[in-house]
Amino acid sequence: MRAIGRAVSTNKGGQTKAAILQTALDMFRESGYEETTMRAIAERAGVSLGNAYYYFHSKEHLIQAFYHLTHEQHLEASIPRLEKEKTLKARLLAVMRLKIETLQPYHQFAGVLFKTAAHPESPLNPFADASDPVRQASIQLFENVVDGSNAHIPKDLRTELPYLLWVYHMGVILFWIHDASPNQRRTYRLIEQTVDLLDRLISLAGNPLMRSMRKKALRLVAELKEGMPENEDKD
Amino acid sequence: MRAIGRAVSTNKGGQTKAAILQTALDMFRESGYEETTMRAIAERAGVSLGNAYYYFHSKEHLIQAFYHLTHEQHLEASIPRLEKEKTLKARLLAVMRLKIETLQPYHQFAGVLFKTAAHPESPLNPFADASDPVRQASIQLFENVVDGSNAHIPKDLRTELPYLLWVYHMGVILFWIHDASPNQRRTYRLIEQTVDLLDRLISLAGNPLMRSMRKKALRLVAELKEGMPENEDKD
DNA sequence: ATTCGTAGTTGAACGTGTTCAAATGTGTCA
DNA sequence: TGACACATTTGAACACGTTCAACTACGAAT
Repeated sequence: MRAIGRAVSTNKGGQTKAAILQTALDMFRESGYEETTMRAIAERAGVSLGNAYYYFHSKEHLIQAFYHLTHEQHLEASIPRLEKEKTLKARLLAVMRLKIETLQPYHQFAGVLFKTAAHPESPLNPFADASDPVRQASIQLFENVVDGSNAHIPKDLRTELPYLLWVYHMGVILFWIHDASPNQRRTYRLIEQTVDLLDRLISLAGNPLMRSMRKKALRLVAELKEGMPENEDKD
Repeated sequence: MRAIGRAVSTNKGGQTKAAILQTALDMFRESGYEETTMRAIAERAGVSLGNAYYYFHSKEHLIQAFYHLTHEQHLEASIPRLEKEKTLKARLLAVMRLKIETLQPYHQFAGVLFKTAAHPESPLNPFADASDPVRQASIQLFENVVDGSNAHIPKDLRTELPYLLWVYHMGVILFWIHDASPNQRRTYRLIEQTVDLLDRLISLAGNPLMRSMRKKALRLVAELKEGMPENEDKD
């Protein structure tokens, strides 16, 4: 009650914050990121410039909020679809398509997404601290994709697969950002083809021929993931 | 018209340009990218602010120049090593290690490299126009790595392999940027392990079991690479 | 009711990247 | 030489992201 209940009672600030974010995203969608100034956002939201900075420490923090928002939209859209699909391939395909559809309205300003993705603190950075809540939630969706499927997957792979699929999905988004084809057709083609390939690859992963490579690769993934935050561990 | 005059007249500007770049890189190395202002660069280089912009259209263009410079250094260091190594694995390993060693002095400011890599015009963007000369040169090095090896590689894979290795090398750099381990040990470990995996994977690619997947994957790569260059950049 | 602390809000000011019209140099041609 | 075109150079000016000290609103404690 405390965490959420606040949103009702101490609502003054919350409303202002929401208004600023909403205005910002509207303007980003309409005119792009660089072209939208903090002054313009503040003015349209009916607050002072300084006030906008009271709620969003920087312009990039608005992107963080954007990422959070679209993730939730994507999640909402994915849940019902995942209840229908049983095969890993169909589940992954659906989730990936829905992701792009969710981001679609913001395609023209999406470039900055990856501009920030390189920044160490960004939740989009594939190698940064995994403890970021937005990122964890994002990976959890792929956990759902994997766990809810009837696919037969080696246990070691099953452990790392959600993270690997999340990285894959970041790659697809990077492609989408630069995809200027009408309606981003190319991205959808990429998704269809790569999902099929991934599905085949995952099937092959159980093959004894693959076992040694699989083990080695997964051990590496686990090892490198572990040490990233700032943990200096050695064995 | 001025085949001779050029050497003199162009040299004036060329020297100024070189001085600005050299100063900029020095300062980037010493203090980082964001902390180094264009005004400070101009001052230390002994030119006016506007003059710096005469030679480098923007601060990001200095990064472009940096990328070009380090590529040449990397190339120089790689050539002699590639003459000694014959196996694909050893060649790739050497080239990757040398790349990181070349970039090492700039580790602290390398974050901006990928900040720009997301930008469509950047030569670092894996999906952008392949006609960029710096990028072509970079891919050509991996062509050398592949062609000079005695490895047995399916012809279709051999065609796309240089580009694929270049993308792989971009991924390693992304990892390196965020690698805070002492002397970037983790990055070297990543390289050793992934090079071994890639080598095994390439060997496996010839296996009949893989043929269908390989064909499909390579067709996709070729297709998507082809359509990207629809760059209608507006300056 | 008065005081007080905190959350919310303001606008001026700073430093930055970038632009631009004008000034200066530099080589070419009559 | 003088005139002209072009390359180079300059510093002021602009717009933007960001900071900050001061101000207001408002609930709680005295």
